[in-house]
Amino acid sequence: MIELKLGVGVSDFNLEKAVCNHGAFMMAPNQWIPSSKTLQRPLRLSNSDTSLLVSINQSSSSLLTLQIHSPRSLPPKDEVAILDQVARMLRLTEKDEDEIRRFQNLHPTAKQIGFGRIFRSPSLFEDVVKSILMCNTSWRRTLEMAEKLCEVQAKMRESKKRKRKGNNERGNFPNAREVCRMGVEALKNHCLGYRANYVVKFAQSVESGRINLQSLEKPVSSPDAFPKIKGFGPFATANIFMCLGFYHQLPIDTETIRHLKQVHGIQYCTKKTVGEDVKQIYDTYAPYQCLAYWLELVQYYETKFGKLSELSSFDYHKISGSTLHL
DNA sequence: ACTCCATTTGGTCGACGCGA
DNA sequence: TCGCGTCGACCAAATGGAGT
Repeated sequence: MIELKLGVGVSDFNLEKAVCNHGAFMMAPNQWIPSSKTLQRPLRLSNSDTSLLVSINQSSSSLLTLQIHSPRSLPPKDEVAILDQVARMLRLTEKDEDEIRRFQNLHPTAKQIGFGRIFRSPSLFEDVVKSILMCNTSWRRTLEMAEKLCEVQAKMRESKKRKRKGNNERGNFPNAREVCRMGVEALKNHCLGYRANYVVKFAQSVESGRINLQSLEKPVSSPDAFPKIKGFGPFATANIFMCLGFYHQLPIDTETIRHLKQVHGIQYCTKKTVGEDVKQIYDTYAPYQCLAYWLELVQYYETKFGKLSELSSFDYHKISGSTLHL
């Protein structure tokens, strides 16, 4: 068990709000346990090869507790690695803190409900791959694909050390090296379909060093520094910008059009006009347009499905505005 | 009430044509 | 030659509609 003391600037931190505000928290291997308000998932040790299951709880307003499910205690460098991943997921950095405060000053509702900390993955690699999984498909299929990727990861590890029997270790989201080893063909057949090409190609350019994810994570990095990735159009790009803390560009998809029609009463909103419509509505909140948009989306989903943080994981696939199969 | 089969859905890619 | 917009292909599953 390790404790993570939140900085003095992070006075209003709420784990539940920091997690349950983006579809990402519903995607494998993340698991939110409503009854205990626990975030649980495997995280990687410093060698990035081994993963351990970690349960994250908030024990007080300024204290997080991480329970690491490991038979033995960890060396400091592994504890640091895990803390880094938790900090990334929950955006526990000075920069994020600063941005959230500035956005909330522009947006009274956000301030009131404590919105602005958009949940993300422990690594940029995972965020990029998940952005590809969100394209061109239903939310249900996106969830399935993430699940399958984690299953393949678990199987791969199992075959590696097959002498240990009955270890039903939960799979982690594969890293770049593991995706490369899985290969295009296996992933294609494993429900990624044509996306397998994009995912493997991206993993290869990360492994070869052509794309340096660490440098993109630096606070000084700008959106222009983001490399061209096959499979990444405007939607996925805006989505990953949001992960990186650039909120100026909305991830426009069919949900956006539905939202503008339904919530903003714009009757004639189409693929062609949506870009302009979005400017009209959200530029007031520049450079935090995404946050304003996301707040509205979450509020809409919650009026329809109830609090996301209390939802059963069996219902995650239902979350969508356009299809009404409740 | 059921089976089929065709159509639609989702975002991006690459090819294409247009006008400058 | 350039950038721009348009459009079919991609894949899998949900949906619609016609026929029993």
